[in-house]
Amino acid sequence: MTLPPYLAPVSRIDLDRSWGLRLMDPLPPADGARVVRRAVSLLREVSASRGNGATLKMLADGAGLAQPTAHRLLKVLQAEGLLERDPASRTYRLGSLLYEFGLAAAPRVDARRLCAGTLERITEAVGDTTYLNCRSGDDALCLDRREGASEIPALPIEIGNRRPLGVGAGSLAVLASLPSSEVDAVIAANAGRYRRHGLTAERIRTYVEATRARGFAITSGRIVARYRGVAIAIGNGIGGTPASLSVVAVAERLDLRRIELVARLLAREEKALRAILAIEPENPRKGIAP
Amino acid sequence: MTLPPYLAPVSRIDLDRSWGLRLMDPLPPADGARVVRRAVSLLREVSASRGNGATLKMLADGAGLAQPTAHRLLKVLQAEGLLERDPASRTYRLGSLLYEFGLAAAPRVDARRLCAGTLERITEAVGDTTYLNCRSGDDALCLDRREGASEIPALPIEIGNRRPLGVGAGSLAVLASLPSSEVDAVIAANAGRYRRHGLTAERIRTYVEATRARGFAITSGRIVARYRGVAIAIGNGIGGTPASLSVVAVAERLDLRRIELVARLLAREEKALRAILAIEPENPRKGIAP
DNA sequence: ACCATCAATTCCACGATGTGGAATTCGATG
DNA sequence: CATCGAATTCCACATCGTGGAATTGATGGT
Repeated sequence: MTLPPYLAPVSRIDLDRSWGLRLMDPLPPADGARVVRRAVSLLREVSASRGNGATLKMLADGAGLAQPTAHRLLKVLQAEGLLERDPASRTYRLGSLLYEFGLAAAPRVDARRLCAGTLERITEAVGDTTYLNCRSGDDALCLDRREGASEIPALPIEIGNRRPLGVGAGSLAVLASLPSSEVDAVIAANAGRYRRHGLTAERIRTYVEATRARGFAITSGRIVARYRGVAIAIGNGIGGTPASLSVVAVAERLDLRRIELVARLLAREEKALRAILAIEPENPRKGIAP
Repeated sequence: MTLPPYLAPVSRIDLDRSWGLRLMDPLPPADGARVVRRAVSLLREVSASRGNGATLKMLADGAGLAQPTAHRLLKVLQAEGLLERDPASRTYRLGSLLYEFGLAAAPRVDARRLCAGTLERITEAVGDTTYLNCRSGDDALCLDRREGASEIPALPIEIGNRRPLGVGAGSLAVLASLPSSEVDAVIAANAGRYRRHGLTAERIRTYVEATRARGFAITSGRIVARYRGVAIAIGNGIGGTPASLSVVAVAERLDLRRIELVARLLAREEKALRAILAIEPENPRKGIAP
């Protein structure tokens, strides 16, 4: 991805700002609950899988577990209802108990509601599929999506899907918006995972630099070469959580002119959204809107 | 007002005075993953807690774990983001990672959408708070809720909350709608949990009989004596999952006349809903409606 | 201020529990 | 039918989780 020189930065990203201290991982690795952590990382792997779900091999590899170990844990998770399995394809997907827990785990700030209008306006304007992404640990999470009128990727990201921070436009924009120390930590943590997306830690670092210089993120789908994404980080995130808006379309639709157009639109919407987010009070303990 | 025997308020039994009996591991001796099961049952306990969340003691007791064990597991679950903790009250509640998983774990049938109209009509008609409940393992789960104009319970059930099958009107209706063999199994499995709600397995059995004979469930709030509930099971459930509709109000609002009125309304709405459910196709892999 | 009480947290010796290499079965593909 | 990779089962070993006991912290009553 070369930088077209005339793509001037649309907005200044204020780097290295404190995110309000959201770290919770520094748990001594010696503490007694390896199994639980492994189980959770299997769940994360499953929710990173797209399409028809993930096979044992994929999950074991992804979580860095021996196959028999993964198998045993998956069986328990399935028995408990956290996972479901399609007997035909032998793939796992998230189970109904997780949906049920999700109902009870209302977020302190309802990002989807707050950004609904923004997503709709963008989709309306560009006609392509628009995403709301946020950070979740070392992953980017697809929080919401609006499908545009134009053709969409063959295997689109679904709401709730995860991928490593830095992989994909929306994800890259989120990563680049983190303080540098965080960026380094995340890239280091994800180093092993980039390979399966045809990337390397080194390349991600370059992308982050470019994204920061440019003010927004572009990707030319390395995985599926036909698609391209444009994304911009959302001010100080949503309720303290780093986030981004992104637009994905077939590559032909996103030539340089149009990239610039979309980027300007995203920048405008991001600014408006930031104003809304600044005003909106915390919505402390409310159920998910019906 | 004199109440028929089945309406007689149950006297409040002292909650959890004696736990001299410390039976460890009611968990079936299954293949290698006791920890994971314990962790999941802690999550279930947390999502059964109302109000400000659950303390270590409550959770350890509820899950039948020793306090240090529960403490260690809770710490890991928190570090992983499945739980959050309020440092002031030292209580746990479900964490944002569960919300995120919930986004990805779309149910095969969107019960909330299918029943939205029904809930609204009932609430409109009676003016009290209306619930949609379903079965989840040995628990009843609050899937959805509409608040009526009238006064609502001090500590209302929230969307996503769980309680043991049989405790509360909506939950009792679900239990009574199960095949007898299932009912026995569930009551046996929950036997230890009824006590903290001031109930016994024996009494639940009686309630189930009464509910089946009557065709709908009534409870006079055992926990907070001011409230009363009326509930009816939904035909063959929703997408194969047993479920119920319930109405809760302050006891004075629900005298015998009104109970009968509400019950008739519920029966009518249940019949209409059953017809809708019979037609509605499965909604295979769709995200949660925005 | 002081003690009493109960919850939360830390410690640690013990052994049950989870582990993963190896072997076996299953399923798809040519 | 043969071949290969994935899924599943087996099992001896020692790692990891366990819970009783001790310590610390919070709360409330007098």
